[in-house]
Amino acid sequence: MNTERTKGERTRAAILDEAARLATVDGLEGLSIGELARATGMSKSGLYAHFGSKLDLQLATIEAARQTFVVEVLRPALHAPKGIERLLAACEAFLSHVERRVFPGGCFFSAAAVDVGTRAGPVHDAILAQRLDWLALLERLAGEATELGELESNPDPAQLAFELQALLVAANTSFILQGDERVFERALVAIRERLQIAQPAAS
Amino acid sequence: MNTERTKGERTRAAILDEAARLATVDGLEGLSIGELARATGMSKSGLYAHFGSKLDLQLATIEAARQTFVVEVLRPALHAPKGIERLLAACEAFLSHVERRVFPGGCFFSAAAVDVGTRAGPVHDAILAQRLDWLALLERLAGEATELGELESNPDPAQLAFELQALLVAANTSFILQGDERVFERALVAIRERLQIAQPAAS
DNA sequence: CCGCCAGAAGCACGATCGTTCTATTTGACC
DNA sequence: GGTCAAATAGAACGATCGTGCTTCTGGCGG
Repeated sequence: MNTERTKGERTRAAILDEAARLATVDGLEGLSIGELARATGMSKSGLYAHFGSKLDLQLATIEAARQTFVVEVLRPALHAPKGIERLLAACEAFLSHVERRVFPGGCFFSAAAVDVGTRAGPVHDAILAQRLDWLALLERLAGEATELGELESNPDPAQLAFELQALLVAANTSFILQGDERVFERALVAIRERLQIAQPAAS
Repeated sequence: MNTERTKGERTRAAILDEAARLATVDGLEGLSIGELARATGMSKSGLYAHFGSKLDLQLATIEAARQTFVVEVLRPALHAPKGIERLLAACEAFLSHVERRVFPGGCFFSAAAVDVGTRAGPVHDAILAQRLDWLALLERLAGEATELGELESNPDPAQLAFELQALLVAANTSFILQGDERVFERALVAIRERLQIAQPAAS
């Protein structure tokens, strides 16, 4: 399963995996070294030796979460054919990874965005960068669909990306807060209708 | 300004006001007694005497935030004429209270919903109840607009409320994270178009 | 088979956490 | 204005926080 080289790299990866999961429950700031040590069965100092500081741990955790997001959401979405299908596939893959509880507290970046939203610093910047990347991807997929003539250019891709992202995150929050999986269908209904409206008349 | 009776009630209200503001920055869980004491210029124990426990403080803070929300969002919205105008007014009032930074970290309940989303308990329940109340209000306003013939019944009011709420919270998050106030216009554009589409043909 | 060194543990530090107890100040009422 | 309760402060508690330093250990190269 683990193909890393040294033992240190393997345990480090395992720690970060657990850290990303815990961060969606306790928040990226609320995550503590002691709790993470308990969860991984290590000593505080043994764990801490892998990261020079808590800031370093947080940044590494964000990077680990990003890789998980790539595998669980981006990769599957990019298998769909280019155009409106791929855009829809990205939305479905996002909702799926929330429903499958890839992270126990739902979307890692949505959770992190809230509790680092107000404090400036490297962690804030890293989370913001990931968010912008994701929005840019949605925008790019929408733009591709427009170029293929599958979408009108009326709502510009950036506006469409904003609206889709809003629905995705709303479903995430509702699901985590209430545990009601019907919100996924509710979000998909809204997304499909939104895309249908934006399609050229000939359809 | 303060019309409460005893001095204790006045300081208690002032504490809760500050607590609600701080909670949007540090999170409802991350808010600490020491920090709150420093912010209010009181001693930890003097402050703590007003609340038997941190749980009690959190619940009281939620109630204080609810009252602020009523004054800053609900009250102004209900001044608009019943129907689609009032529904739109509610959305605008929400966005306005975020932009005016009534709470420094944006919508109190959006912030709280995320960091108590995963832990069961009284705090979780209280936040969830407020969220459901707000969604129910949007749904009621949408229903009233439908009854007045200003909206089709095609997207049922609950679905419409979900979509509007998604756009509102997305604007809140974007604004807090990036400080870009153009997201408010972006959200309003989406909301207006969403409502327009749902209007009967004769318009 | 041995020695070495990365990796993990143990322990301790100052600070802060929520909480409780006691002492002191303050404000309201007769 | 004096009295008594209410309001606030001070100090301390055990626990946990992030962070160092020192010690042990076990697996890999010679």
